Amino acid sequence: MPAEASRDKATKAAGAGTTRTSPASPLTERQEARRRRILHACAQLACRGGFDAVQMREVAESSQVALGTLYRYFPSKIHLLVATMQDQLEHLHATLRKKPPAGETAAERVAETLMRAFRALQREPQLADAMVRALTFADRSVSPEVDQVSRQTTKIILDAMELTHPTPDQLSAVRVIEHTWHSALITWLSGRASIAQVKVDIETVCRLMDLTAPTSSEHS
Amino acid sequence: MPAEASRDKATKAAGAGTTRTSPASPLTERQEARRRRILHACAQLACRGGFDAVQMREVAESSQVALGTLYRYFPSKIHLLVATMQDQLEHLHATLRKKPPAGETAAERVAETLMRAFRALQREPQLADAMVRALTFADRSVSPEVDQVSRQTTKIILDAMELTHPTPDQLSAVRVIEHTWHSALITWLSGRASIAQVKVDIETVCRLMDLTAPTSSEHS
DNA sequence: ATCAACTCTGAAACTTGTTCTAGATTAGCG
DNA sequence: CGCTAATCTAGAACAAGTTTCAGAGTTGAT
Repeated sequence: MPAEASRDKATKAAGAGTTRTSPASPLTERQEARRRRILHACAQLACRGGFDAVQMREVAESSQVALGTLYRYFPSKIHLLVATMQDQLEHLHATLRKKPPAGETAAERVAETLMRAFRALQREPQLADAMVRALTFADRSVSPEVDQVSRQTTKIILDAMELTHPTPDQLSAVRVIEHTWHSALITWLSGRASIAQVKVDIETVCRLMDLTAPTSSEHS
Repeated sequence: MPAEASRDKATKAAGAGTTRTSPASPLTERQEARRRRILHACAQLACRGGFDAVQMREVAESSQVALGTLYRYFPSKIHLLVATMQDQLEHLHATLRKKPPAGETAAERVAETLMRAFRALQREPQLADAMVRALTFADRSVSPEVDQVSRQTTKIILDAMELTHPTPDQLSAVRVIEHTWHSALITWLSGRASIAQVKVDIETVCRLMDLTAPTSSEHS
């Protein structure tokens, strides 16, 4: 029988991809340790030169793992960076749960939450660059992982709105907010928009979002 | 004195970048022809395999230009694809001018315009993939060109709104619409959202946009 | 017509992501 | 304990973007 984890390709997909949402792959301790070492090395390298500085050979060396092994855990550089983003998002969500936003309206709380996330990203702009670039550059082969990031983001926003049973219209509004958040982040990272501009965009979309409930009623 | 165009780096930046908005670089006929051949070859290759199929060596061969020359005209694959996008956007804008959207409200006209653009992209999804991926992956070295694309998009939306003197709030709304448009496109291209979903997102953001005028009045 | 300055070409070289291979190591089962 | 299947390692090899270089081709000025 197999040693350490198993299932050929499955190890990659499950082990590296779904973090802990679906523990389809009970990694060994050593494997879990390797995985962490890799993610840590990746984040560290990203904090320096951003996307370009995350070089697979360097990551492998920094995490004391053979190149082939690195590729077994994360089938591509994009997968690796997206996994890093999942990791960071979990940290963020945990932090936010401890100190929830204090605004009066849902719009205020969402804006506050996103601005808090934005400030976190500003602290390590190069890391942000690497993660966001990977996220938007990801092709279909990374869809499951990217989708997971998206769901996590949705969860964070819904938490801020204090909505347990969102209507379809509210979900649409959340989608628009996410779109704006992502795209605004990109314009900032590529130096085409200032921090202030991103703030305005976030506040604008959150303000507008408030007005969704009364608009349509085609469903239930 | 120099032969054919000139100015070292300037040829790249001006020749390849600013298309015709600022004719800082009066390319020779032969150079203009080369440039077109390159863009055409790029689009053709992109229509097949998308981003990955646009290989610089192939582009060079297809357009009967040496690899070094290709890089003189477009300093990177990303620059090349973004220039291709500029090209396509101009076509689109010209087409739209001939048949302006017919909706009653500004929101309807913007939604109609974006959906028309979306349908155009659906006709060549691989090309869309290549261009959009390049656009979002572009780093700071491509900012001027990406910014140009952004301005062109803004112009198209403002045209649809029939706004000649937009207020700051309206410009903010347009920014949010653009963000949503871009990001929704990406989710569609990466297979994480359906065409219908993109339609809903566009309509949602356009509907919300209508409500900007009465909301704030901190400026002017 | 000649010259200087620049551009284009063809080909090799370099970089970094990705794949492949052969052998050493590890994990769990009988 | 010893087996067996799987993993891990080291390193070569391959692919595509990018750079470099020497030489040939253009162009406009003198």
